[in-house]
Amino acid sequence: MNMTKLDPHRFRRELTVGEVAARSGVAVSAIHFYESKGLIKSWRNPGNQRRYPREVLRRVAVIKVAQRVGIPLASIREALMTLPEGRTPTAADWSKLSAKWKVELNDRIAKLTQLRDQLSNCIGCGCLSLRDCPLRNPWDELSEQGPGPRLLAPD
Amino acid sequence: MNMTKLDPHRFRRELTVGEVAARSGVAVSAIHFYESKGLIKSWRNPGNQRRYPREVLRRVAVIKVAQRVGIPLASIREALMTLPEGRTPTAADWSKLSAKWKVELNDRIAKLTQLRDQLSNCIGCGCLSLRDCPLRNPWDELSEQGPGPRLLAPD
DNA sequence: TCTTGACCTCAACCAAGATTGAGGTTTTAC
DNA sequence: GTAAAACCTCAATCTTGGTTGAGGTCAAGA
Repeated sequence: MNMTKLDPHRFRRELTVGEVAARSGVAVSAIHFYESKGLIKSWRNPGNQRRYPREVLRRVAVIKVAQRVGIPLASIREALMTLPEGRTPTAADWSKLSAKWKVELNDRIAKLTQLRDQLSNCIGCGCLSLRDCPLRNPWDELSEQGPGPRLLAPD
Repeated sequence: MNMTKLDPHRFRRELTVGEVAARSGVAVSAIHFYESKGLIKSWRNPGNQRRYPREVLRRVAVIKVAQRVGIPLASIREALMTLPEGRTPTAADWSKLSAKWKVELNDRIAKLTQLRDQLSNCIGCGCLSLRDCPLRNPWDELSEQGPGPRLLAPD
């Protein structure tokens, strides 16, 4: 009695798009969209329906995490393309991605922290109203002296 | 010899859209756009050209700062609408805005920091590959147990 | 005066990140 | 065996935050 092949209540290697959507918390349309953008891949069953490896759940989770960090899909795609083609990615493979994004996260945190501290100063000085307020300087009275609004958290 | 009225090299109370653009570091089209969205206001000269109070520079500076924090224009507009209508906003008026946004900034920083720390853990544990990885749990094996991807930095 | 640059309006377009709908097929469940 | 649920494709639409361009007016300086 081999039940593993078709019984949907047992572990199955492949997932339908709806299952991926349900388990990843992403809309089916978003899954299609990610696939159209090359972030994930599927094969088709005889009826032309998409089938995904379970690994796709990890990918989608990673996509969502990266998006929270503010990384655009195109960059996420780049990063995911560094994963191995033939084999299921290992812990070490995923680690590389995480490490890269951690750096970006740290950058972002640093910029926001800087911004917050400047905002604090401005609350103390009567925000944006005094000549030496760091949030105000580059754009108002002193605009002639600089190349533009580049003092704060430049991209 | 009263030169203060028309001499453009002297201090003038009102600014043209081009001056606002140059001094704020924002494109003329963006100024128009902000005005169309109700974030700033102008009056018209006899030739139908926009004229701005100098105060608009502060507004634009504030808009740009808030955007860096990640606040959408609609919310910035809401916040700016709390400023007094008739009079030029005081330091205290601006302080209130800053204080509000500082809270949002702190939230954002906290969320990103949490995310970073979880990412660090995942690097240690072989990111996203183990059952107890906080970045993986809610969306994969354990998806049946929760209401969705809400464990991490929920909005 | 007259030219040039700055300004006007309005509509179209762009990018990202999707969602929605139409029209049709496949799978699943009873 | 049949109906409902899930799936398919493709095009259109949406939101945010703008930019670009066409066609025309206004203002400042030589």
